Amino acid sequence: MALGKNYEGQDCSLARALEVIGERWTLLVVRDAMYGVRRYGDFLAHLDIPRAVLSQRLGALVEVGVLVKSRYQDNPPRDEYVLTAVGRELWVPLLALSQWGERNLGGAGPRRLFHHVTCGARLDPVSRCPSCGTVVGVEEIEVRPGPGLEHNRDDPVSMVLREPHRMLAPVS
Amino acid sequence: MALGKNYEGQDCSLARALEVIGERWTLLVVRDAMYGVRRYGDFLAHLDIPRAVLSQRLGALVEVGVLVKSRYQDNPPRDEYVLTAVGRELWVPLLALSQWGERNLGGAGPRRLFHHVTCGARLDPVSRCPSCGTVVGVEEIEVRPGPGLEHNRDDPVSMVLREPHRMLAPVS
DNA sequence: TACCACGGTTCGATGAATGAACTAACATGG
DNA sequence: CCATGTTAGTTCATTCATCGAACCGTGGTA
Repeated sequence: MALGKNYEGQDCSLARALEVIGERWTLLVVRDAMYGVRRYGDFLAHLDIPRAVLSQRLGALVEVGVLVKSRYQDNPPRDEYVLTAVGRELWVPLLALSQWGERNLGGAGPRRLFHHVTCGARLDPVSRCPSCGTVVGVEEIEVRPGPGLEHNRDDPVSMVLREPHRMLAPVS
Repeated sequence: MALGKNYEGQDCSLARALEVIGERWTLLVVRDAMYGVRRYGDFLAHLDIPRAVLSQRLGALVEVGVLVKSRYQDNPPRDEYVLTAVGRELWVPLLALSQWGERNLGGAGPRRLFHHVTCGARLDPVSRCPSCGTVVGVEEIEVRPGPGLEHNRDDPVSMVLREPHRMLAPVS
C-alpha cells in the first residue's frame, strides 16, 4: 500500500496516516510494541503473522519513524524494535479504536484495563485519567487483565499480559 | 480480510475492530460518511476508489452495523448509506488518527478545523471542547477549511468542505 | 563437529485490488 | 417510439499482496 499504491489525491491527513499505519497487521505490531514487545521472534509468536509480512512491516515502521531498530547485544548481534516518540503518540488513536471495538462488537466485558500508574485510577476511552483530568501517555500506564480476558496462548506477550504490567516495559 | 482471513486468536478488541474497519479504503469511506456523503456516486467521485471495492466495503459496513442502507426515493429507486450510532462513535478514533497524521507526517498546517457547533470553540485532538470540557460527538461539530487545505478536486464533497459545513449534513 | 537459536529471505499457491467494460432500471427530450 | 443520460451496480482479466513452508547465515553451545 505504501509503495505507489497509496491514497494520493486525498487532501486529508487521515489518508496520509493510513498510508503509514493502515496496512494489514501494522496496527497490531504497534499495539504489541506498546505492550513491550521488541524482538522479531516475540512479534512472530504473539501475532501468528507470516515472517515475510512481519519483516516488511517492521521495516516500513522504521522507515516512517514509528519504530527504531537498535542493537542491544553484540555476541551474537541482536537488534530490537522500539517505539519512538512519534510511535508512542499512536497510543490515543489505538486505545480509542480498541474501546470502540469493545463497546460495539460484543464480547464478555473488557479484556484489559488500563490504569494511570501515578494514581491508580482507571483510564477512560480516550486515555484520560478521571482523577487527574489529563490525557495520559503510554509511558504512565499499567495494563491489568480484565474480566473478558481468555487465556489460550502462552507466548511471552500473552504470559506477561495475564499479570499487571507496565506499558512499554520489555516482555523478554 | 473479514472472510476467513481474520485475526482470530488475537484476544484483543483492537484486532476485532480491525477485522471490521481495518481493510483498505474502509476508514476513508467512514470518514466521508461523517462529512455527509451518502450516495454511491459521491463516494466514488471523492475517493477514486474502484467500483467493485466500494460496493464490497459499503456492503460490509452495512453488515456490521456501521452504516444503514435506506431508500430515499422510489422513482427511480435510490438508496443512501447513512451512519448508525455505532458508526458515529468511530468519530473519536478517526479524529485521533487524523490528528496524529497531521502532527507527525508533515504538511502545511491543518487541512480542516473542527469546531463545537454550540459554542464555536475549536476541538482538541480527542474531540474535546476546551470551553465546555466534554468530548463532543460528530453530531455537534462543524468543519471549517484550515490553512493547509489545497483545492485540487471538484467533486461534491470537496466543494462542500471548502466552506464551513455541519458534519453529517448531506452533501447532495 | 554437530546442533540449536535467532532473524531473516525466497518461493509457489492463493486471494484481493485495480480499472475498464458491461448491465439494469428508470427518466427525459424530441 | 427511440436515443440519450443518470445512478448503482456486476463481471472480468491483470496485477499485486498475503500466506505458509522451506531455506539461509551468523554466532553460540554440547
